[in-house]
Amino acid sequence: MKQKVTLKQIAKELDVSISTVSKALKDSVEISLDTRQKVKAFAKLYNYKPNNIALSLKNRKTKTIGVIIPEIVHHFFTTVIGGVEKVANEKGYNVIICSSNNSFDKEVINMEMLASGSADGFILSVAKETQLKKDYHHIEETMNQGMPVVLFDRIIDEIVCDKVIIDDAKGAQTATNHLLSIGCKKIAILTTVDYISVGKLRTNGYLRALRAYDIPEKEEYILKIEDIDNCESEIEEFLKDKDIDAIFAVNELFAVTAAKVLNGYGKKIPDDVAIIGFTDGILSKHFIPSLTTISQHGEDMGIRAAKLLIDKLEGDETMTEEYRTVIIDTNLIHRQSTKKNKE
Amino acid sequence: MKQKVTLKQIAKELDVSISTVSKALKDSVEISLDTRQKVKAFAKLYNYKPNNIALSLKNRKTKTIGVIIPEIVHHFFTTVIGGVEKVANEKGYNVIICSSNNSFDKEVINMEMLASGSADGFILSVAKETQLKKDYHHIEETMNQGMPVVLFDRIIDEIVCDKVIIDDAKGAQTATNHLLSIGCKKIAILTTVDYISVGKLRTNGYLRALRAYDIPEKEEYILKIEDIDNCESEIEEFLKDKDIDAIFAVNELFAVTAAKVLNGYGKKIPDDVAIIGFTDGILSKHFIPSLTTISQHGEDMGIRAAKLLIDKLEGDETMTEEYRTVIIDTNLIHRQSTKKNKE
DNA sequence: TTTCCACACGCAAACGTTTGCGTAAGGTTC
DNA sequence: GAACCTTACGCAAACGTTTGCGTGTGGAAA
Repeated sequence: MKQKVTLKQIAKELDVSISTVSKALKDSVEISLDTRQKVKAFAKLYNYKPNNIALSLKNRKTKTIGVIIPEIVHHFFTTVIGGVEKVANEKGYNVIICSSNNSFDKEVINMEMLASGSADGFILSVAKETQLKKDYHHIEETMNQGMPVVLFDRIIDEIVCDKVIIDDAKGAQTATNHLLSIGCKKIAILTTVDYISVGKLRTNGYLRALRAYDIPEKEEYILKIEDIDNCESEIEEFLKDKDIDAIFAVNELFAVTAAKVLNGYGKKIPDDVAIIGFTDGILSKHFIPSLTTISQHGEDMGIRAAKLLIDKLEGDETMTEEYRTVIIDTNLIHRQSTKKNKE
Repeated sequence: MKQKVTLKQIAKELDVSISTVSKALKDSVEISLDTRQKVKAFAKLYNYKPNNIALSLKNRKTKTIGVIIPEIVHHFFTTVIGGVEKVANEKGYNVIICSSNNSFDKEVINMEMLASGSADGFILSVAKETQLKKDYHHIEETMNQGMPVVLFDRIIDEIVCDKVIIDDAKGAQTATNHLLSIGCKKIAILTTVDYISVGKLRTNGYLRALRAYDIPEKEEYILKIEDIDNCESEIEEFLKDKDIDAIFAVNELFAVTAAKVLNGYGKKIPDDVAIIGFTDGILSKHFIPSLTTISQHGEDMGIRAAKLLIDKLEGDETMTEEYRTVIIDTNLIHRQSTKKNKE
């Protein structure tokens, strides 16, 4: 078992100094051609690779981006990560992914862990618990220590930093408008409780669209779901005997769950009830009927977030104080779940 | 902007030596109680956190597990990661996730990158391209350098190391048996090309089940798909006018695609054709009809893999030469897509 | 007063790099 | 033969830790 070979070992073997080896590998003119070749041949033979840890320590940077997301088993977040990886790899950065599991404590721990030497900056979507607690000290401390942070999707208005979001309200409005435009009048919304920033925004967009069409908002058309993973019974209850002709769901799961419940109640989609979702994930694409939805372009978000972060990481000090908020376009993806026959 | 505070700065501020600070923080009896308290108070005030990089360099270990998977936007792999994270966090390890994107080159690059100081060991599912190329030098080199590797799911028989797999053949056999047991006779299989290890194994299991029932295997019932992401046209072609009463699909996507195609052909599921899938993902759960499937227990795989790796990492030298292969149980999840009326 | 022993602390090496600067050996110039 | 310049290399510091060992100071014992 040959252990990792270091400069020191090469130096000893070749009977030169460590610095000579280091310089030779870098093709420094300080070193004679002869020695350079000898060293390089030897290094290649023993498959020498500089130790990243030592380099990080020396350079005071790790060339690593820390990504913290609320859930790892989640299609949207993984598409974002895909985008981050793309840019990061192009620019020679490594990516460390940690999941907070929607726990505030785990978010703090992960952040502190990565902040103490493992990453140069962060791309972060905050945990549900963090949004509830409104405790952002860990993020602020990280930024105070000079590490840039880019927030995405579930952002925090109070924190001043780069952000990448979609216009959730506008997307929701577009969705609702689409339902209105195909003739729906009694539109229900399945959304999350208000402390989830994106949920609240989407609710607002829904309300805005109704107002623009002069349709009064009805309390009974709005369901705010707390426990996302066990939404079925709530939705079942809510939809029972309800006189509606369309549903706007703020995520995929709510949309397909509603579809299933309606199926059970003998309603046809889209003829009896049209459904529109949010997030263009696997479910929307493959469900029958396929679901019209608002695409969030997760990969683009990741790309933009990574670019913002790397800009800040590599920019000079002057631009450090300039923060940007990038708003990614959403767009409506027409599918079967809103194709009314009367169309 | 207060920069990260180091031992050196604390030492200077308090006018003691670095080692005194270090020892004081560790509550060493060498240091007077008075000094200890002073140092600790100061450290707390300035939120001192030891620099992981420096620690890694000193200890020659990073307390980090490298996970390399073929795709990040993939439900099964993310569940495995979930399991890894669970164990890793419990045992004080960090997790770095990289995706090879099914590219051999990216797998090699990621591995070398992490191997040169960033991780102590690997949990790996190899890229499609790697399986095709049969070039495993990067894995072998990593192991030669003393870094343990645990392979999971898409493993490589030729490499001797810890492994975590499911019994793919047995799972496939169970699936096929189930179809047979509900009275199906003309069972098609949608599988991958043979160089994908798990695909081949599942195909074998299917054949074994048929043989056990004395049903001759028919070439025309077998579809080996190369391009997974564009399987629809192939499946459509394959299923056209085919006289079958059941389909075994080796993954979710094939299963739902087949279901959609059959829908288009006016066939009812499960009455005309029963369908069984592999992997218990989001699609299977939420599709209508919900899909009977073989659960792979991704999270368990992750948990076991992480345990194997950490055992090796923390075990003494003697056990280093002992390799285990853990086989995770699969189980059949009954859902609607195989509920024949005649049952 | 001398000797000895705790006590409380600092020194220095080590982990693996990089790099500015110092310097010995050899050659060139006058 | 002296002065100087190249060439080719080594030294040492630095990044932030940990830790075995050496040591100065003070007090107590003799």
